[in-house]
Amino acid sequence: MSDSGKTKYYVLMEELKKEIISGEKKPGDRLPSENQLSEVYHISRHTVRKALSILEQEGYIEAEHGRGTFVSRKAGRKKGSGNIAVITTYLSDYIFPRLIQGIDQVLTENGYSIIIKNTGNSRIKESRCLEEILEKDVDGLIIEPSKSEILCGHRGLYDKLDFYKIPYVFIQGYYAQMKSKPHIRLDDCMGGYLVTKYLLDLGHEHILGIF
Amino acid sequence: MSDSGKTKYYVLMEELKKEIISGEKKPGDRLPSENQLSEVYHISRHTVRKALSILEQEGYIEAEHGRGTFVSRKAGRKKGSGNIAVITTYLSDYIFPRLIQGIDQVLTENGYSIIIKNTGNSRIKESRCLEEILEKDVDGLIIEPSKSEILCGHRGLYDKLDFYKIPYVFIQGYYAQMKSKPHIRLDDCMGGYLVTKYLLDLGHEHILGIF
DNA sequence: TAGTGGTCTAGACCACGCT
DNA sequence: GCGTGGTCTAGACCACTAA
Repeated sequence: MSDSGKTKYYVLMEELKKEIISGEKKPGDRLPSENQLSEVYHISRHTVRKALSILEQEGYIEAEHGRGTFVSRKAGRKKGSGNIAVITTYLSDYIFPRLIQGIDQVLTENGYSIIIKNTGNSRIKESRCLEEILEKDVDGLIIEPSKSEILCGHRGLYDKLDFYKIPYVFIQGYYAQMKSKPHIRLDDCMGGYLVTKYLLDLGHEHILGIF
Repeated sequence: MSDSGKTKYYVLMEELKKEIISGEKKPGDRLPSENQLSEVYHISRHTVRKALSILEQEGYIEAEHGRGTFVSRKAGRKKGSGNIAVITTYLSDYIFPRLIQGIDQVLTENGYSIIIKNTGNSRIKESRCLEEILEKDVDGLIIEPSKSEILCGHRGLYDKLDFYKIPYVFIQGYYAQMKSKPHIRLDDCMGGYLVTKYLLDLGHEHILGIF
């Protein structure tokens, strides 16, 4: 029964973390109160608080004054860079500002940020963008192909995305060689919202589909 | 002499933080021991530790068992991420699309990328944006203050930018408390181009000026 | 009003680094 | 051996939430 070698708060912290990760305690569930934990584990309340403070710091739980301590609703999310790259042909023309607004909305809701690039509809610049993106670590990519409907001149870069398991979605067009990759046409803010939700699903579930 | 309204650990924490940011305590310097602090401030050692734990968590100090507590040396920062954050109030309205285009132009020329965020002109969202930015590592920040000309409600976050030596430039307004920080008004693509050049100069040469 | 988390005290013992 | 930070106890009072 001995938890040798470890500190008391560390033992309790790991026990609670295990319950959360295993699913025994689900997001939104309430933990026993600090007094209850101190009784059950035969440790002082201060030691309980030390254990809880670590879990709170790491994002597993959230304490609410007067209400209790709860399992965080976004627990278990692995941490990538938290950045999604968005590559369009132009930044300020047509519907792109609103498109980006829609994308930003759903990304912010999910704790991601946009890294924005534009190609000026030039395939050379698209290559450069993709190379930059591959150097930084991004969690996903939304790209409007430049001069679509034509051959993709840098297939190798997209292969690299596949290799690194970076999910990507085409918008407003696709390359003939890559019909099997997800792509979508959209024309407003809502479209940006939806395509981004889809991308995040890709990242979380690693399931591919075709529109 | 009363520091009314705040908790004791918070008062001590801010006092120490001020000394570090102002340069009174320099990186590598040793802080008074926990016992000394508890005597000088007439508070218990536990309360001192609470204050120190926050500073340690935020990266200002580092405690070494048996030796003492020291101001963090990490003012030097790591290699650049190549990302510059741009925080505006809105994404698709007014001149922002063209502004961003101008910013992107000079950043791309210099091998940087934009991470874009928007606040919806809400100071609460501005806080969240700044916290996110601080977690990722960005090399610089261009920010349009939300509800400018009013008091800055989260001065601490900007202090942190200073501490980590992340250069930032205000556009379209500034907080009254921070008149000495660089700011600029601009109204088009060219403005975005110029302000960004200026930011990069800040980052490269660490020279401050006032517009 | 009862229960919760947040702050704070005044102790204690331990593990570590130095000299 | 001495001072340092790290762990831990057994209390106390407060602020907040909900029944």
